[in-house]
Amino acid sequence: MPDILITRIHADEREERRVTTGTKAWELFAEQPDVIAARVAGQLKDLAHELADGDEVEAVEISSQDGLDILRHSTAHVLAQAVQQLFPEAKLGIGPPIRDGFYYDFDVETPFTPADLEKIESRMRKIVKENQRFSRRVTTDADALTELQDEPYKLELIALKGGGAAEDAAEGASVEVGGAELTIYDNIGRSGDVVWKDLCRGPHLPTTKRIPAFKLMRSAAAYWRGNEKNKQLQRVYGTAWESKEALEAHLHRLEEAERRDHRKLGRELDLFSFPDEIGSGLPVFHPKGGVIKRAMEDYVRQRHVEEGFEYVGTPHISKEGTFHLSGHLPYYADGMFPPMEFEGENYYLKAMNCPMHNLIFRSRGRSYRELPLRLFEFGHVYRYEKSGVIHGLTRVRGFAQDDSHSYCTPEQAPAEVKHLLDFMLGVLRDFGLEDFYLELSTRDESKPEKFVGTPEQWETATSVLERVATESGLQLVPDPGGAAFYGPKISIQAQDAIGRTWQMGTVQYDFNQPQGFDLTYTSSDGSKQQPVMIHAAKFGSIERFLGVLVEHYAGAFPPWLAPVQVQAIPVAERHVDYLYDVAKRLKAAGIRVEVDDSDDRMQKKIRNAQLQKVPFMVIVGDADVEAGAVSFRYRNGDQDNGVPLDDAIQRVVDAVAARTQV
RNA sequence: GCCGCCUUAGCUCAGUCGGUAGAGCGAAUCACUCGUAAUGAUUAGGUCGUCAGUUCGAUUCUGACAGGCGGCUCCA
Repeated sequence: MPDILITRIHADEREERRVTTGTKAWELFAEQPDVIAARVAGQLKDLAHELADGDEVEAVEISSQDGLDILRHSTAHVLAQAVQQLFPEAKLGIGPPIRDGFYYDFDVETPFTPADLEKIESRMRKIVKENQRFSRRVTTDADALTELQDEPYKLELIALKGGGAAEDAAEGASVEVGGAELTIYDNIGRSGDVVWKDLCRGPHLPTTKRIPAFKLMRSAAAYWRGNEKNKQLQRVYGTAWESKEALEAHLHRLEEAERRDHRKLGRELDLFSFPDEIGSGLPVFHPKGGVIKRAMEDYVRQRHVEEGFEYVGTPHISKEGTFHLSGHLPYYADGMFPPMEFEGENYYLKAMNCPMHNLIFRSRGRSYRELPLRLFEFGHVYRYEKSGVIHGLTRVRGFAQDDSHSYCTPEQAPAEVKHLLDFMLGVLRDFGLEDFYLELSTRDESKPEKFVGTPEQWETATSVLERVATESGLQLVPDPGGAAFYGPKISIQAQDAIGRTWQMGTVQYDFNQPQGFDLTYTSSDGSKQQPVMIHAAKFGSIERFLGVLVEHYAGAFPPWLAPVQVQAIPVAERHVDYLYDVAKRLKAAGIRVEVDDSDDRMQKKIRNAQLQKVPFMVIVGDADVEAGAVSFRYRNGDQDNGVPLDDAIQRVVDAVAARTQV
């Protein structure tokens, strides 16, 4: 039998080997059970893939990102098999891996109940135990159409692939039909029979027993191919990991996220609420939440002024003409509350602040010498959000943007965009967020009716944003079709303390509204010119950012943001007067301090302050009074006893001024 | 908006296979004054989300609506 020469790559080791023709990838990694697939010539392949002369064969370990994707995809197949065994009438949608797990969509008469999920999961465990082999088989469109005639959604995918539209078929659909050739994976049971099969690009684990740990999470409806005009399928979500420990760790992370949920902490810390009487998605801030909100606003207002912005104020409603000029009514009416009619006019709640700022710009003649003119306010906007999307403070119907509009010449625009981006990142860093990436949202070429302006205008605007975003050195992710109707945007995605990303501020380039409002300035040669305007919200929305900060800090805010910075706790009743004197001095230094003079025991007062996540507990007993000192207790339980009063006050004041965490 | 689930005291939850409800925490009052995460006792607090229907009788069953939760779609 003739030999072939291949290169085996595992971890960082490369090794040339001469093997016999017909050797399969698994034979190179037979001693490494963690290797579940191979990358051959850059392509992921099953371990059953037959090697060719000259192939470079790289091990794919189950714990690598590719390995996890394969594991999760294979687990999705097991899910689908279990569902079809238990519900033979279920038709298959798609079943791709996703971040931390997988899903599979099914068309079934009645939605799955939690009890169904338990049954499905135990059937899956049975399939895993059966150690079925995943076996790849190349087929043709014609054969597949016959073989899968009972699977209407698969037929649709094959047809779409024929049209070259596999990538457009649906997010995740490429795992089914994305390959160069059409393949079906057979699941082969112990007896050698095909027990189940699915249209699939692969690759897969060698066998079902190689699934170390999985769990079904929930079921929910999802539109077929992500389009709300299509039928809703039942989607089952699951997660799968390279080990039981990794699965446990994942479930633990979910618990941690739940513990940090700003809706829960907002209630527990008495920060805000959503009274039904007011309406869905309309928060009220309680005194303690109000303190945080004010601290955020005061700081960001000060920073705007330092960066050359001028603070303005505008009303919440306007006659409809304003929103015709801005393009909101023709292009954004669905996002606005319906009008209220009086005195023969329609008034709308504003969904954006830009039209108002444009009117300030237009209130008198403007000179090129004034540009860039930067108008800024905390503008309260109201948007009609569909009932199903409201979510705590991160998705509401009424919110304040720290919104600015920079009016500048087209030549000034790139520098202004850069200025705004740097400013924004600086502000977010001041609030303790460190990891960012950018998203560039552009217009959807196929839906010109949703966007104003000419392709050339969009081209110019997009290239300015793209250039500045690229120069920032941050990762830039494209978001085709995500632009506002009036122009493209860069949005900042920030990662919080446990690695979740949130969309924060945006910078948007707008050539449309200056035209709609007929904004002009007089240039140095005396001619009238049209400015461009750059929209920027740094937090995005104050409400959302506050919600994100609650989760980022798990409610344990740094002192400068904490609603109560110092909780003063007497050891016994006789120490209360001394503490009131201490509190008086702290208040004089601008510190938010409360004295707990309730009849609770001291231990209970400490517990309460701990649960309220107050950064400094100042505890005073006989020894402290005698020494003219106080004792600190921190949230982590650390103590610092007998600190002289002046030093103690300075310590608190310094931590607030430096905006550090304690 | 669509699909599923949920809604009992301020909060977290138990309970009633249809006969108008209970705990812990919280609140108020009283006693206790204590050195680093819960002192004890007493009291108050609910038209069981809203409105209809079925029933002798509905918090419980049915429907509609509102609000919430998990997704989808959409977004700051």
